[in-house]
Amino acid sequence: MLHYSHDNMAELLRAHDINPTHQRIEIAYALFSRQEHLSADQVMAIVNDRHAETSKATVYNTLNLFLEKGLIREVIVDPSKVFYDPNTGPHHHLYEVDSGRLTDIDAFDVRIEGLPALPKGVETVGIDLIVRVKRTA
Amino acid sequence: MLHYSHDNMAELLRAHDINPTHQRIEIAYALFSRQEHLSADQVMAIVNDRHAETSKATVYNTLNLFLEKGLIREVIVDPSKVFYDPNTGPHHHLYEVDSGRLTDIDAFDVRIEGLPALPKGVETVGIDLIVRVKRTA
DNA sequence: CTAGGATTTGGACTCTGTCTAACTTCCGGA
DNA sequence: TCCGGAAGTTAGACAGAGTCCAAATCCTAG
Repeated sequence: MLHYSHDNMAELLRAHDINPTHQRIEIAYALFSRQEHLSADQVMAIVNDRHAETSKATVYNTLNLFLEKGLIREVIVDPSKVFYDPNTGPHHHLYEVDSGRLTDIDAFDVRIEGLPALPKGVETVGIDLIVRVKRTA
Repeated sequence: MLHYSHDNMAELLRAHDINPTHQRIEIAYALFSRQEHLSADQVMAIVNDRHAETSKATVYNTLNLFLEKGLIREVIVDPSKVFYDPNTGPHHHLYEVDSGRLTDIDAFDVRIEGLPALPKGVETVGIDLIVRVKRTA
């Protein structure tokens, strides 16, 4: 998908078994049109930029719904807030601790196979590799 | 250090340039004697087990001080609370999403060298690899 | 013993996120 | 077209982690 319109957001939602309402389309558009990692309050701010349209509860409901349906991914790097990542493919993250900027590490080639066998009765949900960096003084 | 006493906690703190007060020794002892990952409120509960001695503010102050001085490490896996890890050596984590249990992955052999070069003007603070698992149904 | 810096304290406060009960929207059937 | 119910949205109260601040306490050097 090369260009993001409200219309193909509706399609995207339907494809993920989500009823495409106004609010959901706006939130999906906010996340996918800019390919960034946004926190709930950033999504809130973007969606309500001109005139308030979407409540806090809906933003949280919707982000959690998208998460369940596998449309977005949660990135936990900052103790004070969760980021949401519209890129669900295999990749990892670079986190700038002083500015709070979170970016992707593409072209990713880390050998995860080195990992010891997992305990019995357990299956992997996801593997997060986070490289924390700071500006050199 | 094979055995953890309050006395060698005091030494440990001094070695890290921390003035060893009662409260700080108790908190260090809580973390190091059991080699576990504890959250601030767990530390609080342990330290105040018999009779209340240490305030919430002090627990947070102290954990942040230990962090600054490199005595412990912060593990961010759960959006609702931070865990503190007395093991600062190179190792990574296994997080059970349903129970909230956090354990170490020792014998660690993942090839981090595969990483692309970092952006200029930036240095690595730490690399966190977190394997999220859940119980198989 | 005393003064002053370091440390600790309770409590108010902030912030992210959840919950709830009421309200609105949408849609299918008569 | 009208009705009813299910799905979705809302404001605001609430919960829990963590911070802040001014006052009280604890060293320790002199």
